[in-house]
Parts: sequence; C-alpha cells; structure tokens
Amino acid sequence: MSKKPTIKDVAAHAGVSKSTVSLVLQNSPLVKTQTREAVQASMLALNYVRNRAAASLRGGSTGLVGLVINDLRNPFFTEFATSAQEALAEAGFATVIANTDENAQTQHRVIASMLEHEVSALLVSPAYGITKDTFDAMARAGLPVLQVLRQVDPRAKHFPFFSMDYAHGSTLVAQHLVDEGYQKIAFVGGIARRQITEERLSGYLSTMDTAGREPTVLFGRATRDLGWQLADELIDAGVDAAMCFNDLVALGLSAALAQRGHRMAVTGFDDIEECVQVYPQLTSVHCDVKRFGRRAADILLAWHQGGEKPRDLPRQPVHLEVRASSQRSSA
Amino acid sequence: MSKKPTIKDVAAHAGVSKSTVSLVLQNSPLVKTQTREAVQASMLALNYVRNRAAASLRGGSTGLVGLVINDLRNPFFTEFATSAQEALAEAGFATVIANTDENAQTQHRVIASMLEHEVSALLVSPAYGITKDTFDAMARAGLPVLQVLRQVDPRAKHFPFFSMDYAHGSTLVAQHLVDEGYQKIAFVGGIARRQITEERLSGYLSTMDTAGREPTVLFGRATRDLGWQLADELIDAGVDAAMCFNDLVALGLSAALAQRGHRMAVTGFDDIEECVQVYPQLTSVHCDVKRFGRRAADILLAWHQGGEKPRDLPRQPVHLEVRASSQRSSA
DNA sequence: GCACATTTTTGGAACGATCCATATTGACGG
DNA sequence: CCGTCAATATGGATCGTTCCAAAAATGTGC
Repeated sequence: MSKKPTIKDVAAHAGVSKSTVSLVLQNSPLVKTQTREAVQASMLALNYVRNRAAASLRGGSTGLVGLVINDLRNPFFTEFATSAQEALAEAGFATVIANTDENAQTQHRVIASMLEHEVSALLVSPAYGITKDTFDAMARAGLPVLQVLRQVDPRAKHFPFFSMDYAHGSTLVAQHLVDEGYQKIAFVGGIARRQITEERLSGYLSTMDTAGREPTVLFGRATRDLGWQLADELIDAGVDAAMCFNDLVALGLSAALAQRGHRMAVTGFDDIEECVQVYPQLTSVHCDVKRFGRRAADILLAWHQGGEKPRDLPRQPVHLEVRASSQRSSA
Repeated sequence: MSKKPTIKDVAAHAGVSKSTVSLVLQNSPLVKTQTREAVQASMLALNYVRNRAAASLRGGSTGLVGLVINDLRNPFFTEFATSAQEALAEAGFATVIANTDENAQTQHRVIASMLEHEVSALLVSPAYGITKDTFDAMARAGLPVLQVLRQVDPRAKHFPFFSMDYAHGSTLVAQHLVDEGYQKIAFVGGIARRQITEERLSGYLSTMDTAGREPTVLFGRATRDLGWQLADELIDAGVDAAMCFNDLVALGLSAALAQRGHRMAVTGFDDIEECVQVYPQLTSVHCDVKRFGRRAADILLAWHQGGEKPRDLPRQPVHLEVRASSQRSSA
C-alpha cells in the first residue's frame, strides 16, 4: 500500500533472489519455466511496475525511440508517424513523437530532450535550418539516427537517408498531364532550392523541356492555404493544369477553383487518404506511407540491434494514381 | 572522447563538488551566480548531457508527460496534441505522444509503457472499450491523470474530466438549421450511446422536439469515409440538411454530394482549419482547440505541481461559425 | 575582533535495476 | 556414490544523479 514494489519485493514474494527476477524481466532463457511463472505470478499479485530508469541506468537500453516530425498537421506525416510507431511497438519499443513545426530551434530543444532521456535511436525528418549544433549533439550521442524524407543539409551526409523515388513520381505526373493534352502546365508549391523540392520539380522540368513547353513555377510553403491563395494567380496566368508539390496544396487549390467555378486540371503528391474522398477525386503520386513508415522503423531497429550502419538505402518506388481531377472532362 | 561525461567530470573541470553541479542542473537558487556560470561553462566545454534516468531514479521527476490520443489522423486531435505539447515544452516537460487508433488493447500497452518510463503526468483521451485494468494501473501509479474530450466509462469518475460545451454547440447548429428553414434535418455520425455522441446529439434532439420535427439519426464511426458512404442514403431519405457529428464526416459527405451534383445543407463540428479551405466552406461549431490544448496542459501541470486534484472543471465555451454550406442558395 | 545569522558548498547514502563471477542444483555415466 | 558437466540461481558491486545533514564561507552588529 505504502510504496511501489521493487524487484526486491517480488523476489521475496516469490521466494527467489532479485537477480532471478531481473532475468525474468529480461526474458532471459536462463530461468526455468516453472520459476519464471512463479515470478510472473508474484509480479501480478504485487502490481509490480518495472522501473525503466533504473534499468537503463545500469545497463540496458531505455526501449525508447525518438520520432521527430516537422509537420504533424500534414496527414502524410501523421500517417508516417502512426505506422512507424506501430512497427516499433511490435518490437517492444515505446515511441516519443515530437513535432517541430518546421522550427529549427524547437527541433534542437526536442532532440536535446530526447538525448537526455536516452532514446535508443532516432528517426528524424529534419526541419529546414537545422544547425550544426544539432547534428553534433546527435553524432556525439552515438546512437542510430536515420534521416527520412528530407536531406536538408550536406553536413548531414554521414547519417543515412531513406526516402522515396520522388523524381520518378514527378516525371509520371508531368508526362500524364502532357499526354492528356494540357497546354500550360504550372508547378505549384515547395520551397525553392531544397532537396525535396528539387526532386519533385525535376521530372516536371525535364518533361516540359522535352515537350518544348515553357515551365511556370510558383514556390511557397506547401499548405492547403497556399493552394487556396494561388488560385487567382493561376487562372489569370492562363494555366490549364497545376501540378502541385503535395496533396494539401492541390486540395486547397481544387477547393478554390470549385468556388470560382473554374475548371483546371490539378494533381497532388503523396496520395493521402483524402484524395479519394473529395470532389473531384485527386490524381496523385501514391507513396505508400504505411509501408514506408514500417520500413524506416525496421531499418532503424536493424541498425540498433546489429550495430551495422546501413549504406545506400534504395528509394521506395512510387506510382501514379490517375483520378478525375486531371482527366479531360467527358463533356 | 571515450565515455560520456558525468557530473563528476563537470565538477572536476569546474573545481566544485558534484553536489554543486547537481544544484546547477536543477536551477537551484542556492548557488552563487558566479559559480553557476563557471559550472555551465564547464558543461558546455565537456559536451555534458544530463542523464535523466539517473536523476529520476534518485528523486526528481522524469519531466515526461504522456499524451494518449485515439485518432492521430483526425486533424482535431493533432491540433490538440500539438498545442498541448507546446505548452508542456514551455514548462520544461517533454511529451510522449502515443496513438491508440481507438484500440483498447493498444491503449493499455501504451499506458503501461508510459508508466514504466515514469511519466510525471498523463493526458488521456480514452479509447472506447478501455478496461478496469487500465484505470487501475493509472490509479495505482498515483500520478495526475486528466481525461480530456471523452469520458468513456463511469468507472473513470474519480479522474477529473475536461471538455468543451458540446451540448450547447449542438443546440446552436440545430437551431440554425431550423431557422434557415430546412425541413428534414438528419444527424449523421458518432457511435450510439457514448457520452460524446449523447452530448452532440442532445441539442439536436431537443431542438427537433421543440420544432415538432421527427429526428433522423444515422450512427457510425466518425470518419471522412462515413460521410462519403452515407450520401446516397441521405439523398434517398429526402434529407435537406445534415448535421454531422464532426467535420470529417461533414467534409466526406460534402464531397460526395458535390460529385452527385446534389445540394444539401451540411454542418460540421470542431471547426478544423480545413473548413474554410473547401468548397462550399463548412459551417461548424468552433471549439478553439489550440486554447483547449494549452489549458489542458496547464491544468495538468498545476495539479502536478500543486498536488491539488482539480474539481469541477468548467466546459470550454464554443460558438457557431456559419458559412456557405448551410445557407440557403442565394439563387 | 567576536558571536551569531545567513548564504554557499559539500561528502556520502540512497534510488532500483543489471551484470558478473561464483554458488548451487540436477542428471548421468562409471 | 563420486566426479563431471550443464542448467539455474545468487550476492554484491555498479550505473549517474539527487537528497540530506552538516561544514565552510560570508556577512552583520556591537
């Protein structure tokens, strides 16, 4: 009643030594099944709760994995976080999810805090503006750090990077729009000169080039609001197809177009679930985030357990989902 | 180079005792400013990282707060999580966010894990089907547990509950729809006989009663997909206004109606950001989640620090945002 | 310059689990 | 019935911090 029970109490209750209890906690094969069961019964009887702090202090890992996300408002990232967490939980790891809102300072604080709490590994989708300090801190901690989705800074080269084949996706969309016969195709959203923008832009630019079209690019932070705001500008420019940086931009634009009663082809990128539950349904590059999240977790855990830093991770393939938003009216 | 530095190393470097270093770490007012600065300089010089596990083992708190969410895919919850996390971070707490996906078993595992990691407090939006075991485990741990947004089970009565004035919001919407002159008003979404559903339904039912209308209620798990699926049924039933359980249902329904070219008033609940970036813009009950998240965090922290369990928390007020989706066509 | 209060600093004993080297048990062949 | 080997079980030292009581340094009034 008074204090929380410790392994000592469990040991006394089960009539064994605390070392044995410790072994049971670690699922060690060294204890006889019979003993193990007795100990487990005692733990249950006493409502024993393992103290991870003590465990990690002496030796083992905390069983915590940090997950640093820069935009929890984007369904793509929540989906990613959710599936990574699932995979980690199955492997017995608890996940600390933190949102940085694309703020380098917040990110530094968050990562520092995770290091203090001795996470066993880190999964980071770095925020823009991440500083050397942050990288140094992670490097010094000497734990597996996997960068996902964005490689923000060349200084980060020594952390492995796992992402999807955005360049190919970009080509697929651009070619599709050309094939459908659109004349003035614009690229909308993304922050200039960042790696992920370059990738998603690359296929567009090369396809425009091949097709002999003049590219039109409007940059901006990829939110629903951006698409919503840029509608007029696109209409005025005579654009008849907008290839958006991601689904959020596309959905915002699509809504704005509907409000104005203007018809224009719109495509997204990521293929979040919402794409099929809007009108018109949104053509997008399907990225299978669920699978991606699980694989990222697996890679990280393999590294954590095997000790071998992964090399040259392959890009996860993507494919195009053509839907009504980009098809010529049947009228 | 070899090992991570400890307070002992810092103490040696700064020429003080480890107790002093410890005091500096805790921002104790007992150390002279001069000493404090010298110690901090040494910490920086050695790249010292505090070991929270050891700290919490001896005495202090872990500085971790657990945040248990049941649907991270719902923007409402991510917004809540984000703002709560912000407030907690400002108070120096790290947040462990976990998603349960409305699964009681997952939730139990997640909470058990948080207790093992000795979170200092818990913010829980309980999943349906939560068991007595889970409540017992939390109660035994003897830490502040604040239930938010849902009170799922009468057994949970001894944990304080903080939510918004959903019943009032429900009345506002229903009355608005009656005032606009809609004839057949249906309520769509929510799982039957759950407290939150009852609350959001209450104003609808009483208003229908007063207005002498027959209520029509379609239950279901409140997702975008539900609205999308139920469109035909509502149209066939001759419904001319759908009061939805939340924004997701409303948005799904709205999209399905657009696709069918059918006009029907639609209202949501929560007022997520997306409501103004869709066509037609969605009438909804504005709940100010940002403020709610911060307040929930504040209440929890006050409890954690003051030791006084909060009593009779007031419902946070809500108001109606009337937009195009529920207004009579100007045509 | 002394007595006394106040401010700072300090060793050493915890905290609860894990690891290691060592002890105990049991099984089996001779 | 003993020796040997494998399978299990055990004390005690240990991890890095905080807390406590008590020591040292500093300040104050006469």
